[in-house]
Amino acid sequence: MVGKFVILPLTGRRIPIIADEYSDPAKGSGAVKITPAHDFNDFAVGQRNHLPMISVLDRAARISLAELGDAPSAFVQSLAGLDRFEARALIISELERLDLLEKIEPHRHLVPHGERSGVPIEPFLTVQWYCNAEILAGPAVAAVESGRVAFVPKQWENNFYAWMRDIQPWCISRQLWWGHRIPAWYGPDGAVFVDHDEAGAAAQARAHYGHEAVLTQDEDVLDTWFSSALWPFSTLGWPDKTAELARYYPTDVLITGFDIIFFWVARMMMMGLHFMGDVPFRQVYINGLVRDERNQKMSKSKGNVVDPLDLIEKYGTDAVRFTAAIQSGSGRSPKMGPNLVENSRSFVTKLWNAARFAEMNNALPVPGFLPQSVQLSLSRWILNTANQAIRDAGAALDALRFNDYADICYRFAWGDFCDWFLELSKPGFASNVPGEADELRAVTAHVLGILLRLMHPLMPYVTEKLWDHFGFGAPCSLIKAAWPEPVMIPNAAQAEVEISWLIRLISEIRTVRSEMNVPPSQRAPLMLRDASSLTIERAMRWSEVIGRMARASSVEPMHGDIPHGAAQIILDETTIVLPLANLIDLDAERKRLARERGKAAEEAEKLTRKLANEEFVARAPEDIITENRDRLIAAEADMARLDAALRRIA
RNA sequence: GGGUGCGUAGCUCAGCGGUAGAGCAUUGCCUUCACACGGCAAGGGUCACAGGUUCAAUCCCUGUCGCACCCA
Repeated sequence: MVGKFVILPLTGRRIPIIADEYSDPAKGSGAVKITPAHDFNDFAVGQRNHLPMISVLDRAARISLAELGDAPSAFVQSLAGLDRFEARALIISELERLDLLEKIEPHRHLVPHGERSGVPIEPFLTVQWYCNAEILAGPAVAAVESGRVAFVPKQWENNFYAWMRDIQPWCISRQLWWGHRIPAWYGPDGAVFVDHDEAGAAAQARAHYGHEAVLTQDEDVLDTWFSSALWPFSTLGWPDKTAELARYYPTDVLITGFDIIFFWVARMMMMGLHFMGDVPFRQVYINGLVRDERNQKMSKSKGNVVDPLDLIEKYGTDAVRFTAAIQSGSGRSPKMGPNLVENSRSFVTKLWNAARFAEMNNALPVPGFLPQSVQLSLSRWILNTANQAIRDAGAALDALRFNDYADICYRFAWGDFCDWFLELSKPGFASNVPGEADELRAVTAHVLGILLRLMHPLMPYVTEKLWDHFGFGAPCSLIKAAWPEPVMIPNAAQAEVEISWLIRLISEIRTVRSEMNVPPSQRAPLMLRDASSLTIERAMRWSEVIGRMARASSVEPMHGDIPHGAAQIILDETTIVLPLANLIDLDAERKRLARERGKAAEEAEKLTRKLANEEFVARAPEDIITENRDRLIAAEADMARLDAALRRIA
């Protein structure tokens, strides 16, 4: 049958029978009528088979006879100008009247409907302008391949490549009443003149026709993505060579969602490379789509949509902002919701209270304060810890790891600064030793200043308020303040050893007291057995802090037998003896010590086995072997001390 | 069907060859002179499963299962 014709009823037009893979032989008769001017798939079939593209609708979707050729029948002529729905009804009744209709059956199809109007959308052939995107895409792909533009996380580059390497011509005509009109003008005979403006087009037309001609500009406007793609430089004065353009093109980082990679990121790159000869940005940070607290996609029908304005109203902007940052793990979907934001608010409050405590102790910024000149090991320790936080936070920001950055600030502020430094400082603030309290006050203010600067991007409001209140700088100067820099602290390593020993000591005592159910109100002397002179010296120096934080009534070295009913803690070479007669269950203490000994023995056995393995000793790196040997020595020493402790209470 | 990512403590997630971590939640104690939006401590994990590589695997490789997203 291919090559023959059928006659279309009503219009009487001859239609060629063609064969094409598009039709589905299993569907209906296996034959399908093709309307290339009014269907995307049919359009492709029409192109493959060189079919005429006859449009029967006008722009308002009314019947148009303009392209039907000569002498339509009276019935067809009667349809002219009718609305498509009306015309369809008339066509069906006409087919019935002529007895040409076999049956009507329901059929599910995929005709799109207008988002706002809700009416079926009829494809309609018009002259439209296209960008040869393939040519534009080449340099953009090369820019990513060569690393001039890097995606973070990197796996999105694959997504970019997949789209760019299979890119289709880009239709830039849009049928909207607003936007940039396409700069194309048509002469009376349809000849087209593309120019920067109408005068330029007119000049072209004059040259073409040899006389003035009436020109009509294309009705369509440029695709919004076309205009948007020019954004990185058109906003900076392009095509003029402005100072802003020189300063801000290319920029550093574009932050966006993965669904925008094709729409905007790729197009900004194509246009930037074409018009500016350079990429518009160095890095593209792809953030996840925000979900609710239970990791569910937000949706109106599910009713789990989180409105950030509600959260801000309830918990404050700083809390919402901090939550967003700490949730932004790369490659993951950030969560957002009241419980998470409430936690962040607690942190904001914690910072506020720490500052309040500083103020109560007259810890105010000291002009000309030199961190490298401090004398106390506690000062050196917190300043050195601050240095590390500054370095870590900076590294996290450089790597666009915003959650790490937020986490580093959280731990430094809450853990190091509040839980340890401020607590360890309390006796010092009241010290009579000349200079000690003053130094602690200056250090406290200095570190608070570092914290405010480090966290200003995370919680701008509370940090600025405190910055101004403490007078770290002129009002509203925090946003312009220099990012903190690490400052070399003399003897930092020594301070680190001392303060971490103190922290371990306090923690160990707290653990045992808690395990033995000793109430905090019940203080006990703290006695050091087998302690080195250095340990005794340290313990005495920190006795007030130990008394306060480890609930010790006194701190002293001891020799000889331990008192009845004492708990024993092994810390390095020292056995810490806590006489808690009548307060602890000796049986429980024996069990506890035995459990500790068991852990040490298990560790020692594991290490012995490992070190007995010839392959391990032969092949593992030297430092790993040394580390394992040291751990074995420590485990065995702990075992011996725990054995001694057990004997003492036997 | 093709592709990408993810399965680690009750939850949300770090870690990614060499002693399993955090926050929240839970439990116990504490209204101790910044903070109960707080402090202290504890419990809780054969790091989805099965093979392989390695002296050594939560981490590297292969496969299986489950989940999510993208494209057709």
